[in-house]
Amino acid sequence: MANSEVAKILMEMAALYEMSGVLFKPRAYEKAALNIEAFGEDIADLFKQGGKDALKKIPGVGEGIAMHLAEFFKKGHFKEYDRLKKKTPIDIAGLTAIEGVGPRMVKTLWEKLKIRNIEDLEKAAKAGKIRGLAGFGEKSEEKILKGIEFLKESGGRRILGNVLPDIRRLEAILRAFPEVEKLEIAGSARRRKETIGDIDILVSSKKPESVIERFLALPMIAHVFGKGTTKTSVKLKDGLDADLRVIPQKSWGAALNYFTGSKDHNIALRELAQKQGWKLSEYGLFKGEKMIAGKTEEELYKKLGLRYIEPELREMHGEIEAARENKLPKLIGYDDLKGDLQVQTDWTDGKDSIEKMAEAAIEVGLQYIVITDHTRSLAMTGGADEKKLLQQMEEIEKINKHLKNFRILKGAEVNIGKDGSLDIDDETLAKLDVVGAAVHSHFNLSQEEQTQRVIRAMENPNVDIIFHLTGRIINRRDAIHLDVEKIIKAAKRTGTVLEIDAFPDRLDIKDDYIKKCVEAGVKMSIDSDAHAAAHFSVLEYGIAQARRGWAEKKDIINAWPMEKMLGFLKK
DNA sequence: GCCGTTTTCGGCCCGACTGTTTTCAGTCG
Repeated sequence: MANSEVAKILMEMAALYEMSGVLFKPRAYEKAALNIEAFGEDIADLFKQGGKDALKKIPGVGEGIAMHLAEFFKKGHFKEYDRLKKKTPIDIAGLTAIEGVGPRMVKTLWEKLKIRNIEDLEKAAKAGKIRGLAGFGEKSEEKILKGIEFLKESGGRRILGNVLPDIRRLEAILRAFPEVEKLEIAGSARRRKETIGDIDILVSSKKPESVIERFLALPMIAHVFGKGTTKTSVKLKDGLDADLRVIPQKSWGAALNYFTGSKDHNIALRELAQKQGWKLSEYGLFKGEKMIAGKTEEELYKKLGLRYIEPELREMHGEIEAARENKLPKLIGYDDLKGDLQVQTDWTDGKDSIEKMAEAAIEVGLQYIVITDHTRSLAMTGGADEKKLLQQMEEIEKINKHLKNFRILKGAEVNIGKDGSLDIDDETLAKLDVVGAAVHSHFNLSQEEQTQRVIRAMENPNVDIIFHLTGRIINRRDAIHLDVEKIIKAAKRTGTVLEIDAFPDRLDIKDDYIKKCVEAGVKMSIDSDAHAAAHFSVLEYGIAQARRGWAEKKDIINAWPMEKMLGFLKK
């Protein structure tokens, strides 16, 4: 039972309570659901080990919800949920996923028309039955049908690295509008989340209506959801939704803060303001009628008694407390990488030659790379055996002679077998500068077997780094089952580095594991996993991932000069 | 239902926009 499934059930309960007009419970259940979803450990395990009281250490989970969950883990279901579902046997998550449809509307639709799911709703809307309901009209009916249509074709959240280049192009177009004073892409894109649900664009201007008119005239706008004097909401032709908000320049900091989120982070800031008797909105921080901060984000945080919090940290993972106590990390910077420890070439499944990859690395400002082609058990990639690796080492030596101020290091991405054995002999591995090991098969072993397998690989004195530890591919393949606490302990004990694979659909390991590594003193690397010269650009997403995991330069070995990095690896 | 450098009881973020209304509830972020 994954955390996300538990979260889904609590979310559903929140909506069901909301429907019946219960006060405050919805927010409480929602909050608990979000915190459970973001919780680093498996909460079913947490319950197994520490019982109901252990569950209460999750923020937002108190006596009541812990009791329900305890019952749930013991019996597979729990009374309160059963009762709510029996009373209202509807697909509330599905229905409220439709843009513009919320719990109260669902309640009316259920009570008046016995609508249980999207199919019922679509039928009723097409039959013109909605418009007759009190509070509904023809337009509501159209909006519902449009919402259902969009829901059917939308692919859910998009991978940041796949859309950020397009977002930046859109950004450049808007920046050129004559009425635009300042512009920033806010929202989850600014926080550099792994995936984003929509684009939030913030603009300051003295002529908000002109900005909105000009924006809505762009050829990439597919549909306009809504349009006001300061805000418009649209669907772009590529399927992404975008919100544009225009505010006066004096509110810039408060608005940028508000539109960057996360929502929970904002709420926490507003509560801080409230405690001082102030009010915080996107227009500024106010003491009565008087604005006391909000022109810049820095000023806003300062007034609230906090250090400036980088967008990547605004997830309610302890950043408010850290900012208050001046204990925020000095995050690794986007220009801090000196090397890249995982690079594939045309010796296996990469597209470009060793030289070409080196040239591209020099181009983006790196000082060294490690060539890490696949090894023999990955036959489909033309994986190298010992002989081929030795040949490649010679080739690398030759190329190095022609390079100034740059080094190509010898490495491999060795395959970890089902039992944790490696497919290259130790003698050959010992000759390499950097050895990465990775799981590429047997994704379905038990947590116990999977954990043991990886730990055995870490115990090999030649293995320096575990590449893309969990093997997940975002939106496509789940992570393998691992006891991450045990893995981190083993990494510490054996001096093994854990990689942050920067490829946009991997971003493996994820941010809470990174934070655990930082806390445990386990070192990491940020690697492109480049399979072509153009791929070094993805390092940006790996750095973002590291920043979201609170990592500093000292935690990332390829942010160090080459000699220091090599000195840290196992001998 | 949760939570506490204002509280173990009494609070619980704030504002824009829409549609259907004659003043506002519902939804969204």
